[in-house]
Amino acid sequence: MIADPVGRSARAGEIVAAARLLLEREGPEALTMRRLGEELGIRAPSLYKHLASKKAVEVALIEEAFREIGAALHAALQGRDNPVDATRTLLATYRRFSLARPNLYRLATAGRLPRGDLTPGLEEWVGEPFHLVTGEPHLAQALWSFAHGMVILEIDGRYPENSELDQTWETGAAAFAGLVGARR
Amino acid sequence: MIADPVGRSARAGEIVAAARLLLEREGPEALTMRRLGEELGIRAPSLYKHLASKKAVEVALIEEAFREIGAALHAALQGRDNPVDATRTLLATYRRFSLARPNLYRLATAGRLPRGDLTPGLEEWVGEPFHLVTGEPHLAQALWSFAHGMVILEIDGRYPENSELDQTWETGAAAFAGLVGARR
DNA sequence: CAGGGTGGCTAACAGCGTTAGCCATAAGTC
DNA sequence: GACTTATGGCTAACGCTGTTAGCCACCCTG
Repeated sequence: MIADPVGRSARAGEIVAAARLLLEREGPEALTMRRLGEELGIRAPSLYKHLASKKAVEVALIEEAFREIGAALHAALQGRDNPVDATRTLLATYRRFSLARPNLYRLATAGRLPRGDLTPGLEEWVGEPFHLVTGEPHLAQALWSFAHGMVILEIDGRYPENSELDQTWETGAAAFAGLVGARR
Repeated sequence: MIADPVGRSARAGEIVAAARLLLEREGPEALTMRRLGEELGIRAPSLYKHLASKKAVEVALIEEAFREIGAALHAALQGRDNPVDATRTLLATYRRFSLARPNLYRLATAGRLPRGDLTPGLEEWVGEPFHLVTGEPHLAQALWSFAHGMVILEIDGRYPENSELDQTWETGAAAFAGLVGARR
């Protein structure tokens, strides 16, 4: 498990919570310091008494996103030892949780990541279920890449409107399940 | 094939070319209107005599990116009728061409796309090779999602440093090649 | 009751995309 | 050849962004 205490004040926690609401409700371009202050009945410069920068707010949100998705993935694998079933469950959970917080997911995964700012080991912990399911690092990485590609393209509205994404997920799952099953 | 004449003036073409250089050389945050003007020995407002907005510049760049990658993918499939070989070739070409222009690729594929602003049919044409190779729309979409996921995560530096991405690509290719081969 | 930290505030700066309005030069027309 | 118009520069400025400086009121502690 990944330790939680992030060492920020209670007020900072409120700010991050408000930021999350704002981000999910109105999208990334609404997440400005002035707008965020407004949401809390405060002026933008006052935010800097609690958080060092806008980037710090974003990093906190990214942490939240990773913790939640990681927890969901780990939980989804509980008691599933058939690797093919586990693969399908893992993909379904990944899709559902990502699409439930699209703006947060995009923030967490798009663009270059400030690696040093994140809790060490957090990313690896999120990726762990893929390794548990596949039992092999390259297959795990390929499976995660597929899942991320599917999610981010769906979030960004990149598929044609008449796409049957359920079946695309199913096809991808089948492709990987073939290898996952073959390994055991 | 996709028609080329975009109906912009010669000067506009120079601006877009300069924008591309600037983007690839110094990254997305360097692509500002003032910086772009500077590059051409001109003030930022003058750019608006040739292009309607910064977004128009970006759309022009996205068009370029799609045309080039699409042409590369189509060319790569010439004379390849073994679907498994074709799949590997397609993935290799996709990877190579995307990583050769990482900032352009990210601009073209990240975030919500101004669909209406792009040449109609362009996106479909870029995706065509995936359909040619797989012979099935869902498999094509899954394969493209895998390729995009791999590329964008590599561009954004999201893989652990010690990752053996060649092998990850190979593993993904094998997963899909299994289905591609089985269909014929 | 004094001192210091906490958490607000206003004013301001630099940089962003963009618009308005001015002007010199080039091109086309009578 | 003169007149007109279109082209493509320019400066100034607006409203937005993240952020800093400096001020001040409150509250907790000694």
